Amino acid sequence: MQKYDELLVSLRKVIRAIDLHSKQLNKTSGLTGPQLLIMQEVSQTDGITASRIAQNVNLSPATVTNILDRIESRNLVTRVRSQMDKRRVSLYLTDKGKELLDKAPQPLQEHFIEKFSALAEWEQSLLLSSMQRVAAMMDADKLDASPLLEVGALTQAPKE
Amino acid sequence: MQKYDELLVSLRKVIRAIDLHSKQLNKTSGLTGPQLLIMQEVSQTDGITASRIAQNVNLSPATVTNILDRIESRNLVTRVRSQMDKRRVSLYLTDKGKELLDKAPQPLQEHFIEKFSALAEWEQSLLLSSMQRVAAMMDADKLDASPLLEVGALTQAPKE
DNA sequence: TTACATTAGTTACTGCTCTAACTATTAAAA
DNA sequence: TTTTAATAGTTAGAGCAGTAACTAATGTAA
Repeated sequence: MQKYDELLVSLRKVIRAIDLHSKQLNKTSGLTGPQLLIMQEVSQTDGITASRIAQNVNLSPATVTNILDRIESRNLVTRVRSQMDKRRVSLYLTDKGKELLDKAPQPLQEHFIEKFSALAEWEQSLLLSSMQRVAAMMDADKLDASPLLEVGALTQAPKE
Repeated sequence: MQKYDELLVSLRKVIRAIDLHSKQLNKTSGLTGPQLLIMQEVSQTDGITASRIAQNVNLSPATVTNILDRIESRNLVTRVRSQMDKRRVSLYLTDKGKELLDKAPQPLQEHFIEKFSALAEWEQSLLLSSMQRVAAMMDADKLDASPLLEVGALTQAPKE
């Protein structure tokens, strides 16, 4: 087995851990990671459009529609067709949505951060530089990072 | 910005790059990343079971079944129910599957493999162990029970 | 004004992923 | 031996993610 194969397996483990975290979040708070992310967008910008969300969180419009369908059917957000431009749909949190969002836990990989922060400075640097190196070798450093995998980090990201 | 934030950003970039590669792979070779990964497992260990694959590539049994359904319906692999232990199903590549697998590129960007392979042995080990460490830190409360049961059986799949 | 292009959003379809519940079989315990 | 537990695999049901094709509305150009 080549080392790069093993690397792929490790990556799969990481991906899986993040996914499982999202599912766990759904159990405890009633919102998955992506749902939480989109609701945070709506909360931040009342009346935001779906396409704007798609841009902000780097998802396809179809995916945003998909997730909006789900949270709208649970009365967490409302869609309002704009009268100015009838193509547009403005989004608003319902009271129920606001309440749920308030109570939702931080979807961060708290466990990871805890462990990582406990490492010595040089160890942190080593892991970081390793990851950055892998990203660079995949030319991934040219891509936008998908924010969906880790909601917390995004909410802390600089606003434009 | 904390080091863990930077690390998570790099990680997301890597994951996204892999996802995009998988979709590209499907277009060009007719196999997605996960499909290719599983076929490689079967190729590597003739007669391997689904559960062993699930362990090796860190996917749930249900996911493996799902992907196997897809590639079996395309006559790329065959399922053979074991006579020794009728719970088990052994997996084999068909000629068509072997042929497709031969022609398929690696599940990670060749670009990456090229660069990675060019590294010194100790550098490869460093990157791999770093990734494994991140995976372990995210794995959190994963029980990962009964590693002792598997140790002896790792090298070869049971014949039927 | 008519024709074409663009934009916003949705729908249809496909694939990956999980958990939970289920069948069948085998192993272990009482 | 009978009962109980564990194992292997599948199925059902859900969510996320994408592309492509579509409707509807708006903008632009001939």
